[in-house]
Amino acid sequence: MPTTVSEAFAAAGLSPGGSVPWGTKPALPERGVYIVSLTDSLDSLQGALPRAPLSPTAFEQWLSVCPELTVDGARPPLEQLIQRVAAFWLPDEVVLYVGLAESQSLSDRLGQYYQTPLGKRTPHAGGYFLKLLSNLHGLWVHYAASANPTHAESVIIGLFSSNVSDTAKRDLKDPVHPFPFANLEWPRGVRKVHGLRGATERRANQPKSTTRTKNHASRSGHTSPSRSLFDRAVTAIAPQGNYASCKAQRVTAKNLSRGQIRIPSTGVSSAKSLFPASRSAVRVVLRGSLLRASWDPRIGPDRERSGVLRVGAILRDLVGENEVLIVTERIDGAISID
DNA sequence: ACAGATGGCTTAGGGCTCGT
DNA sequence: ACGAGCCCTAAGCCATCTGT
Repeated sequence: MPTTVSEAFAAAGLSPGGSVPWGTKPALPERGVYIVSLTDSLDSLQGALPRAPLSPTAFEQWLSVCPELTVDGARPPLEQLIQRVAAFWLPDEVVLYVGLAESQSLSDRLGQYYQTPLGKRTPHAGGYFLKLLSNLHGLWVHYAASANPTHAESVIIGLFSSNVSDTAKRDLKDPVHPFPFANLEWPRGVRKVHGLRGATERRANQPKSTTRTKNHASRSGHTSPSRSLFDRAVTAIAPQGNYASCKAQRVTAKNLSRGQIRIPSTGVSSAKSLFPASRSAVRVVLRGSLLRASWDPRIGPDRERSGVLRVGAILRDLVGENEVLIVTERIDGAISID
């Protein structure tokens, strides 16, 4: 069942603060969240469009300002690029993008969104799919003040994703991540598999990653802003009944910091055979919590490596350093890790 | 005050090196 | 040969800084 704007705000416990046409800054000096919609109505799903109203001219511009833009690793012809973006359109939804203003006013943040050209990283690189629409200037921006915009945004996208209809999901390029059309990431770090690379300009001075790695390690106690939502999403527990058990590799501090569990490929302790043969999203029950994880069997062109199961930052809450987890295939086919 | 530029945070993913 | 550890880059999104 598609989500209306008012349902989205209500889920986050917010009262709508107003609506403005795309390009108009709201007169609201507070922090909060905003929803870009096909309709000015808070309660209606009328305005939903069966196909994405994409602007070929915008795509041409995009290709010209992003010479390194590729689809699935290759420079695409115009038509292929348009088809790829269109494959993320949800025909029965009116909500196209959910954004937030955490440390500045909604007015300022929306101003940055409006003024960021396609292909530019700054000041607001997110949600750029919207700028490929031919009806961009017919869109509406609904906003609400919030004391905790990050949490509110997360709740709204979570609600939206869980409400996407099966028929809409069936036609999506990436049905595992049914976010609003222009939201490419939720929660932090989990992205739509759109196959686009080089969609925004490179940074002028990308810092060396040694510094980034050290910083990352020093932040190992960081709490992901999406954690609370993820916890709430983790509700269903798979039925009991075990089938086969194998050992995962020891969980190192590095593994914890990266939210990943390594699965050996060979030997008596091989648990890799319990997972899909190709890269995919999988559901696992980690210490009683049902999680959505990404699975990479790491079957390289030269040789096979340990598989990597990425569950995200929640791993640090559920598993300690140096633990050796037991991977079990339950009788119902679910994979549990304890 | 505003617009634009730069930086920070976080995760995904490819691939190299090292130890056993 | 294989498992394990790590380096490095890319990406998405928001915050902060800086110049006008």
